[in-house]
Amino acid sequence: MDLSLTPIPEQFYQRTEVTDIARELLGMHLVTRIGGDITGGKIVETEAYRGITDRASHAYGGRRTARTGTLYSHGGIAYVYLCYGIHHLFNIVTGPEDTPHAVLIRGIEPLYGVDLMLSRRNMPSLKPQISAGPGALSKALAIDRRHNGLELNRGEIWIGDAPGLDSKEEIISSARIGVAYAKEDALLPWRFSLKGNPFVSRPRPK
DNA sequence: GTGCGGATGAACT
DNA sequence: GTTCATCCGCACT
Repeated sequence: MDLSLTPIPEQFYQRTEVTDIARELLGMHLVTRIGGDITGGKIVETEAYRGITDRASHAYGGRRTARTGTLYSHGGIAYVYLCYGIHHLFNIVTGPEDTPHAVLIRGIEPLYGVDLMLSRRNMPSLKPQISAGPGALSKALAIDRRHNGLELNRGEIWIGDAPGLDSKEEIISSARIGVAYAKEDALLPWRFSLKGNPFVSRPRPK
């Protein structure tokens, strides 16, 4: 495994176009080092949440609470929150301070510490469900709410710049998942994924 | 203080 | 396709 990948500098996250950042994160490597244990993989699915104008965002309308305060920090820190009382969802805050944009990481292809990821997921063998979906990948990487507000690139959670996508890998955009409550914004094509990659999550069937 | 429901996953039928 | 797990954020009283 190649962990010599250069961590993405903070400036990458502090740009203002969160949709560009979400797209560009595809193919890069999300890695955690929790208690000395390294796990991680290639990002294959992301979603952009665009601050106060996006009905799907926790910061819609400028809402700022104990939970969403993290979103108003500068780009390059983790926003982790508990969803449905069970699942920890990992986002990266982007933009300058007071611009509450974020990218939700929704799927990774395991590359590092796969056996440990299997163990954390209670799975005997590698299947896409190990890390396809935001709650699943957080469990596989041992990310939880303790990491909310954590600065990336400090040795616990970081994203490494990868060689780039293979020429046959295609990026597609689609509507975000699970945001029906966002009304017209639910249809924005702000979900990005690598076409055909098995570690991309699937929308809930009707 | 109370009540509702969620950026989901997995086990059911 | 349906149901349930399981907790807290957040709006409202």
